[in-house]
Amino acid sequence: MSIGPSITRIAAAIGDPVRAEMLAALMGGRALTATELANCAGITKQTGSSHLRKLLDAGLITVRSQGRHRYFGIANEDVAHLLEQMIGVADKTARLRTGPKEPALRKARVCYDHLAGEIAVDIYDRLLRNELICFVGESLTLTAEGARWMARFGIDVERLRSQRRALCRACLDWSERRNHLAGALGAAFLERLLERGWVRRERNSRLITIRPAGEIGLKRVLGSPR
Amino acid sequence: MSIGPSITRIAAAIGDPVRAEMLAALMGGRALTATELANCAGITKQTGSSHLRKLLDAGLITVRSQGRHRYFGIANEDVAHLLEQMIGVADKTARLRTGPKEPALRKARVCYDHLAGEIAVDIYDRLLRNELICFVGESLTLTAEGARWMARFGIDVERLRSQRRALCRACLDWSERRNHLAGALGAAFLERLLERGWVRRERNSRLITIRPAGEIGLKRVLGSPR
DNA sequence: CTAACGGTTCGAGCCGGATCGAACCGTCGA
DNA sequence: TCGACGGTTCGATCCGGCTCGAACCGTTAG
Repeated sequence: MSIGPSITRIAAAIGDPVRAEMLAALMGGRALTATELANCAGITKQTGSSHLRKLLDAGLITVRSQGRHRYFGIANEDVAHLLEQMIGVADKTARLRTGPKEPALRKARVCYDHLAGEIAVDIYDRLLRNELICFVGESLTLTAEGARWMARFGIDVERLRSQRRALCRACLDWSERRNHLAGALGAAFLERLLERGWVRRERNSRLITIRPAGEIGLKRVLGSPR
Repeated sequence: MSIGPSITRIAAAIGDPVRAEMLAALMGGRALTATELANCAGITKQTGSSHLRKLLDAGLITVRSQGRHRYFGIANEDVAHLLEQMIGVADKTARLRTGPKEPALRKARVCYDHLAGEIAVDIYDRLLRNELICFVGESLTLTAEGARWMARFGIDVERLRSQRRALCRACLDWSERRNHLAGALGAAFLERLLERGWVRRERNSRLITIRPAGEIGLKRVLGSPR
């Protein structure tokens, strides 16, 4: 009758150092192969394979077989969000003893498939202030003006709407404790920033760096932050 | 450099059947003693004591000593929210193999210190529709009319405002996948519902049942749902 | 003061699961 | 066709941590 066992399944799956490391690597948004994941966790591929099976059983990741490779990735947005929340709680309770670390990650990072961190919160604020997105009741929606804006920015909004996935979602940022943009639009927005060369993702990491062109460009299309 | 270890700390602390059961019991919102928690997890108090220390070390729970008793409770709203999210993910991945369980919990339950479930989402919608709460930018706020309404309902809003805790917060309901009211106001609202005898909490459970007076009363003060 | 009770600490036992070597399967390239 | 490579399975080993009995400390009640 109790809900204890159900959360044990999930938490125990995450709560192993090796598996946590694998999930952290996958939070970078890139699909990785079994060997890559084993390497970045510092174990042999046999052991890695067993861990990956556990993560699959728990429903936390998915696989896509491609030739002789198997690409693993975070299962869905809910799992990604759960992991972000967990980092938030961990960070908050650890701060007391260790002190803040990784300020660069606070500035900008990938959260599964969209942008997170200080920059992401700033962008979200400006989208809201310019009435390109707004709350209708409790759900975040793209305004008509917002749709035109996104089209000018190079995003095919109609294609996104046809996906089963929600177009806009507000996602609580653990480092900023404020919302940023998620959902299909959030993912497309990040993709476009990368294509334009406004931001760059670091190799094998969740870290995102903003390039000068991005600083200038964002200011031009969205106005100054604050 | 990686964030793996930090989430391991948290997830491993939750990912033990006994500790998960304890946390689930504490999600009922009541502070419980070490022996009570040991009993509801089905272990001896020595073992329980060790588990409780681990949960304390992880920062997931807090203690308050009172005479020869020690009362344990969920550390804060973030932890409660994390656990709810985890239930949501667990539920979603398990549904495929087990099927939905506990429909009563979906109807109404306690989420740490405020109301959750179908009823809570309904109430939230009606508060929003009547413009008693609204989004200002991204943060949920109580309107002037809402403050008067709450006062009539028997809630001392000024006292709540003076707390360090946020007055209104939107909390994503795992069973409904829509928002409900959290924060100091959410807690006070539930308290008032209990005082009025509109709802009742089941002993040793997160379950909340709506009494006839509550059905009628809520309809009178907030209008019909939908 | 003493007994009862709530809670923690210590120590020993035990079990689950993480780990890796070795063998095996399937795909790709030559 | 054969060898190289990515990945999984099996089996043996080993270690961490969960568990409880026993002893101990502090508080409360009589």
